[in-house]
Amino acid sequence: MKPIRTRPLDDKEADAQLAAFAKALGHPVRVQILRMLARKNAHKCCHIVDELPLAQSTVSEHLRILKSTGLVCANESGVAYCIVPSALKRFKALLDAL
Amino acid sequence: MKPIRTRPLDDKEADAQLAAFAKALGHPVRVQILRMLARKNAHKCCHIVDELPLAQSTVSEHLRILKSTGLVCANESGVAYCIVPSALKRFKALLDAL
DNA sequence: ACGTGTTATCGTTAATCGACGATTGACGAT
DNA sequence: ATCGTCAATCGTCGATTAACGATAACACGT
Repeated sequence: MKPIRTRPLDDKEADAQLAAFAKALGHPVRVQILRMLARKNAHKCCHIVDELPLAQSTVSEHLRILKSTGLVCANESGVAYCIVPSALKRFKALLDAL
Repeated sequence: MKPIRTRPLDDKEADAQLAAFAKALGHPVRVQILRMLARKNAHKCCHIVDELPLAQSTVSEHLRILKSTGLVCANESGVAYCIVPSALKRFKALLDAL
């Protein structure tokens, strides 16, 4: 019989989630990419590459990191990147809870 | 004579600030430390060490990182660590702006 | 001044990150 | 079918991070 949980997540899980989100955003280029997507959703990767002074493979890696946290995903047709609003919202909520 | 700034920060600066804050929070232990301070301000370092399964020098290093971003500071008497509410507020504002 | 408890710093080590070029894979158009 | 274009993955390199123990610095009470 487990004790009733009064909060949705214990602190340890919340800490890990928040840290994972924060880590993903802990690089100026990834912030910039997220900002681009916030302004206009569904950027193609090549468009993002054009905007940044980085090699395509490097941008792709940053996108992979953002994807791995769930903050960003490929859209339904698979050709463009989009923000995942629910993930961003959760990130904000976790930070606000501090 | 500095030029008048029409926006509080250009995106590049904001990106860098946000990334720096996020990077500092991008480790579960540092989130946990911040959470401890949020619950009860002015923890002594040794108290934080007691709560964590880490060596004192490691905790001190995490505190140094948090201090370096301005999220945390030593209080007036210098013996305890405190959250800097304005920095945390700024962090939240930068994230919300996304 | 001298111990004691507390915190910062140093040096080291293993692991992770960030960037790149090269290669591979996927997909439409010709 | 193969030719471009675009994106993902691989391998590598140097830089940075996270952790530790040891040691130094600092404060405070006796």
